[in-house]
Amino acid sequence: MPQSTSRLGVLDQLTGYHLRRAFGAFGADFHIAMEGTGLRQVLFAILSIVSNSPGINQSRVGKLLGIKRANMVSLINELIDLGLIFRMEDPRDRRSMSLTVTAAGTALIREGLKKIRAHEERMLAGFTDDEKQILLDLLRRIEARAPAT
Amino acid sequence: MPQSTSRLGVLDQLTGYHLRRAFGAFGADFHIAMEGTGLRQVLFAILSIVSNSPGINQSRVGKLLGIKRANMVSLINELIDLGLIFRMEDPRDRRSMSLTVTAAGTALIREGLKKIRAHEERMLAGFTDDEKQILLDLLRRIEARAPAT
DNA sequence: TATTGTTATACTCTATAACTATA
DNA sequence: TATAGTTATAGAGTATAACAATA
Repeated sequence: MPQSTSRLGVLDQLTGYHLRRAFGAFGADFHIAMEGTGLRQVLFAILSIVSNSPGINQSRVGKLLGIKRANMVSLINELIDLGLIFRMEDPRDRRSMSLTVTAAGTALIREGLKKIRAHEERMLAGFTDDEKQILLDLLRRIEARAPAT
Repeated sequence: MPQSTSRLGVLDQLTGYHLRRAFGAFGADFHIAMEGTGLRQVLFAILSIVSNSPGINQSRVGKLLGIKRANMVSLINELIDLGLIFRMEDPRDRRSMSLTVTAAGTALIREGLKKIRAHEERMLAGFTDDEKQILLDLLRRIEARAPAT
């Protein structure tokens, strides 16, 4: 197995290296795809979680997405400033802030999702449906090894 | 196909989302694995490229790794300060800085690689050799879509 | 003109520590 | 005590613009 075939040497056989590069490629194209919407990867993810579980609080969103409580604050503030979600005190537990997506938020999710699906098709052009599912499966199994947030 | 099975909703079917999470999981474990060596993912990658192509200049390393010229400067300075590489003017093109790994750098690559291999085995525990190769193959095909640096 | 290295700068992501208010 | 939200802060990754020296 000629590793000198690649100018990358040992790197070429490291999953972590290729994960980093593939993530970078996806991120760059995502950024271009979402231009004009004001959404970044994290913001869309949060918006989508809140939309899926109306009334959820910040900490739970953070746990689902692997984002620390402290870092959630400014992200939620951004989404509120953009008029995409609103936040109110949970009457049953006044420590919690209950989050809900606004109508504008719902509309932006729909629009964003369209752009994201096009972006994913672009990045996965040439992949069969089988390969796409296998990739998702393998990535999910790696995620399962992540430390709790 | 019940997407409501997952609290992640649409996210769960997005490759970009899982790529982000899997990358995060790998990165966190890499960080722990390399504690004490002073190496981060990028530093090891640069070191490894320079070791594989002695005399290479900063721009070429950056192009191989997808790192911008401007951001290479401080990274190379770090490696020099750590005594892992040295830099000298290329006599044939005095704009270029020729990079070479020191003996200490070579030793640290060897030590780091051992730790990285253990880290990868940990993250890919339960993966067959076939699955590991398939994952590498799929990731490489995604990388190929990255914009030039 | 184009390229290499460089400086300066800004934005984002991630992490930790410490505080408050509630439970 | 434990948890939710918050503030402050620091380190790291990534991006652009502009400049000097060299090709």
